[in-house]
Amino acid sequence: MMNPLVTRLRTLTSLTEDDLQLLARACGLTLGVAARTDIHPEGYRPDSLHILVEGWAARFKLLPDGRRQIPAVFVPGDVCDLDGLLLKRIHSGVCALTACTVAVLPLTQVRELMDRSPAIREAIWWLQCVENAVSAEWSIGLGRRSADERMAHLLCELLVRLSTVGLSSENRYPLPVTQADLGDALGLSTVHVNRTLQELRGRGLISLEGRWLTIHDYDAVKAIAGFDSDYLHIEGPRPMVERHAPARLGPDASVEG
Amino acid sequence: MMNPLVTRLRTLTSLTEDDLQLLARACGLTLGVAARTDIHPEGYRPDSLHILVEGWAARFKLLPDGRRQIPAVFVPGDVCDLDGLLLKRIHSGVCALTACTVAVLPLTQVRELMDRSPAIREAIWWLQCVENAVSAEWSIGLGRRSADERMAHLLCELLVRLSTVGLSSENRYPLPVTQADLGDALGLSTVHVNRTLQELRGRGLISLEGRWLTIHDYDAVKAIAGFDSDYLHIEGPRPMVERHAPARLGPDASVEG
DNA sequence: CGTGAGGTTGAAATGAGTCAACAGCTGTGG
DNA sequence: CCACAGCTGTTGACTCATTTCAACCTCACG
Repeated sequence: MMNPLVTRLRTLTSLTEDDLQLLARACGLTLGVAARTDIHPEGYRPDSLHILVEGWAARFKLLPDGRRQIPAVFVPGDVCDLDGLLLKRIHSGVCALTACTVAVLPLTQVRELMDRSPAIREAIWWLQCVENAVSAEWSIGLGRRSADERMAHLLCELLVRLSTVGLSSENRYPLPVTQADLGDALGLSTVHVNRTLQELRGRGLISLEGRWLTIHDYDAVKAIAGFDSDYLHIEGPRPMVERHAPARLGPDASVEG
Repeated sequence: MMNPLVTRLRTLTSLTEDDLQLLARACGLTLGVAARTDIHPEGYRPDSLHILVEGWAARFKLLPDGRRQIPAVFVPGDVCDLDGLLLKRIHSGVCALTACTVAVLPLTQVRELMDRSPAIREAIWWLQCVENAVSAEWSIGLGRRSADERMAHLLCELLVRLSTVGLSSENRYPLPVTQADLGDALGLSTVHVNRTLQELRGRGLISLEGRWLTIHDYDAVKAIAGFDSDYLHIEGPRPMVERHAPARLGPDASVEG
């Protein structure tokens, strides 16, 4: 059973095996978090990074009257509070949507890792760039897409993201969140989420049984959403640091493209 | 006439004068961009960073049918394409809302700067964290706030951001954008932007003459918006790199907590 | 003096929210 | 083993914020 962040970085970046092992070891210390509890509250002064190993979580913001918005959802392999490295305070909370396992990395340790390996530093930075790009895509959803389009788009995004960490296959994945959670992510009311899902089910495009989602007609759903996975940057970052030449292998026996 | 990015970093970070000068010199080469033209298009393969020195710009995303969303606006002192450092491709465009002057820093030069000074590297990273935080705040606006609240919030945010680069005083600043632009940032139709502004004007809270905005009753506008400037992180980043000890001060004369 | 961009207005249409009730399921404690 | 409580999902009727459409106005600019 591998750490999903390592899985993801192994595929997407050109971190060396050394780097990956360094990371994997750093994630050794994990913590169980009960569903519906905060991984950290709004206004948190970060002292560690939280890497989601199992379960789903979400960044959230609350308005005084109780309205809630979820500007980002996290699935295994995501870091919940990347900003914590540089910001004195994180003004959004992170809450566990399901029971979660998180790896807790004290900031001091993260800094050490980054100092030891510039490649790791940049992988972390890259993760943040990707989060940013996703966030921009969500903006256009919230600002300009209709309810159907938004929902379809989210379902497509989750399919792709879960695939990269091996948690989805055959256009099918667990969707262990409530319709209220979906509403808070999509900027819709719970009732409207319900009706939107029914609409998609009614058209035979998806089905949702026992909190497992199946996308029967991915092309159609993609078309509704106007979904194009490019913004998820599943092709990895641009090369930036010079890597130290790895232990001499056979003539150019590169293991992975 | 100073580079506004330098102004901002001087106030907010503890970059040394050397670092600031390094940066300022790097921004020497500037480029004029006409209003309503792209600083870079959607799907740009970045080769340089664009720092806004004068004028307003915006990140944008287009839907095939012409709907447009502006997930971020840039004012002098902002970097328009921070992600360009790590991403192979930037999927949102940046367009000049007014005539602009931008400093163009080739990526190679930026990397050089960051290698030479880890403090600069982290200042840049920090800027990105802040952009992220702003983006999360915009999400809650788009997803959960009413038109009035959104508008009020944006006007407050701009007041604070412009103040930090010395472009606003007395609750008054130039707002050189069209109502259509505002709509695309707020996820509203142009018509509704118009009515929302009228509402605020009618209540005597703001006025808008010749593209200058005055906020007559900042407290009231803040209250409508539920605005709290914390998310803009105008208190600067957390200390992270060890700075090279500055000229020896008194025993432990730490300047800042 | 014409032209076009940006702003303003009114009326009608509509997508999504709200409210309220109910159904189904799960876990819990008696 | 059952009864109950509470959360999640579902449904219908109604309301309302915001959009759309279309016209018109103003002003800067060539």
